[in-house]
Amino acid sequence: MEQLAFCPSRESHCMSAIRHALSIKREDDFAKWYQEVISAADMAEESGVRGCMVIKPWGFGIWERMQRLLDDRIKAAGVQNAYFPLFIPLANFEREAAHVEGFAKEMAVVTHHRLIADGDGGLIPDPEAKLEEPLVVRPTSETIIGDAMSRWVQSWRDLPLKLNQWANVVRWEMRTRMFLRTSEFLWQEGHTAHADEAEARVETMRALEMYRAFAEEDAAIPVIAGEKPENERFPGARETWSIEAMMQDGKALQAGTSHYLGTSFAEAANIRYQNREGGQELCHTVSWGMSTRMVGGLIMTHGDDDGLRVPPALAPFQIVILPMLRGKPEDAALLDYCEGLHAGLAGQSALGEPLRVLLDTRPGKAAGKRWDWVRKGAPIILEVGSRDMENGVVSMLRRDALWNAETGKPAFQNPARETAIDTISSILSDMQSGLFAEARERRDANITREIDNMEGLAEFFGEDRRYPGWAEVQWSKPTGEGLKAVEEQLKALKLTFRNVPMNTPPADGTCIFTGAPAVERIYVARAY
RNA sequence: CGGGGAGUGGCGCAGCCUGGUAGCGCAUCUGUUUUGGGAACAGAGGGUCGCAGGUUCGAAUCCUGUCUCCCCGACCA
Repeated sequence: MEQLAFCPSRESHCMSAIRHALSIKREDDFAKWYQEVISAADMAEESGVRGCMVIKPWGFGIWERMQRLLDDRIKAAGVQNAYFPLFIPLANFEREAAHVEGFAKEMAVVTHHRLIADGDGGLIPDPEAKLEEPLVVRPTSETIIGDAMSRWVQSWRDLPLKLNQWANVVRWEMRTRMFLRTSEFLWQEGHTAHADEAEARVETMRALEMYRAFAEEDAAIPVIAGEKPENERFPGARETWSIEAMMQDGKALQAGTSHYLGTSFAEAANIRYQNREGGQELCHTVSWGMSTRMVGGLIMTHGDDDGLRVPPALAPFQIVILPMLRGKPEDAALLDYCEGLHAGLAGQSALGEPLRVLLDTRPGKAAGKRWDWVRKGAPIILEVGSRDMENGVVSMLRRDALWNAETGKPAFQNPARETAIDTISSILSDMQSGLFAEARERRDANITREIDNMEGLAEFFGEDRRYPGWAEVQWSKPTGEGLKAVEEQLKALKLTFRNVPMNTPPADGTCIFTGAPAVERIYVARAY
């Protein structure tokens, strides 16, 4: 049983009176709760193929919103979208040694191009149709995009070259979890080539800042941006930077990364340009990515005991109108009233975009449908019955303030229809910032900066408080064997380094691992 | 990939030890009565018990293999 880092206490004093929409509470079994949210919110399901999932419309709709908002940010940075092949020639992949080493263990390989009958009613790969050179299914595209870049970059005038692709990738994971670690996942990968190191580093940091802004402003997920230590770097990278988010069980989730690759990938793929003086120079390359893992982060950041709560910026539908139809002639007038509401809302905008409103007229009881939308996490539900119509009001339910603590019942408000139309935009804005503030408060309450020795660390992450959050500690940043020894110390406590946060005060103490003078501060946590 | 657990209608489970061709709750459908709210009652539909072999007169149940999922570990941009 995992202990929560922080339990919202808003409804705790009357918990018994509230009948939650899920059967499992976060505090009782966080892993099981996570799975129940995914199925109860109808986001995804198992596919029968190991580590692969079917993303259903509501889950994919959230991903599409993420794509849209991040894509806007990517394009605003002058990056162009393109698409590169799923299959990568093995030889192409072999060129960067550290990169190969990092991915070889989890690669899917295509070896045949035809099937034949096995004589027993089944099909087998045709031995006659073996590929001369096997193709690997991309686990990431540095190599194949580098190959293209080597052709596209000739002169300093071609630089910088900034590309991005939205694609699926495959990594043969040993242990999978829906959205968080699947064998196949969806992501975007940005790949840029630059004339020099300084410009490449600027791009590395630009992408990192873009992810921070996306996570915090669009997904309402507070993150810590920083540099990964040597042992957590992307295979082949000179530097790896990440944004790290704290989940409601206190574990860390890496939610986006940006890598300064130096010239090693340019060397491997021969990405060179002629400089102003006529000499040949290697490009400095950068890559950065964010994936469907972010959807998992969204669930574990904003979900509650009634299901998912989708921040308005990411909600496929921000407002769901539920007419309380009775299968009687009066329904026509009620529908008319709801269509007026729908039309009024459709003319509004929130968070810089037109409102996304659904008038849900599917057959079925309004009350039953209400709980479906609560579990899915639609930000605002507007139930409209005949009495609402007579009074010119609507019954409004905010997903971020679902319960009336006094009564233990859903906290309906009853604004006039026109008032609802006029104020809903600001309610959505409030909800967006409110979800972020709630998550940030929870995270900040579960970070400690007080630990200055290993005993303290062991105690902080002790068994009686299994997931207490993160510790920011000072360390001497050893490398090679020294770093390996520190990793062993962490492993014994089931901990990992997360990142070295930006903009923190300089180190002024001793390294909790080695006792040597510390050179920087680094986050330590359990992680997904 | 190692250790443990599990796969039975859409979801959650019982049955398995002690083989005799499947049951419960929720959901769904129909009808009636209700109706400001997660309705009640009655009836109905839906499962070759993950898959493949084997033992047996007979397998959800016993045996073998295999696939998938969950937990712990190893691994993991």
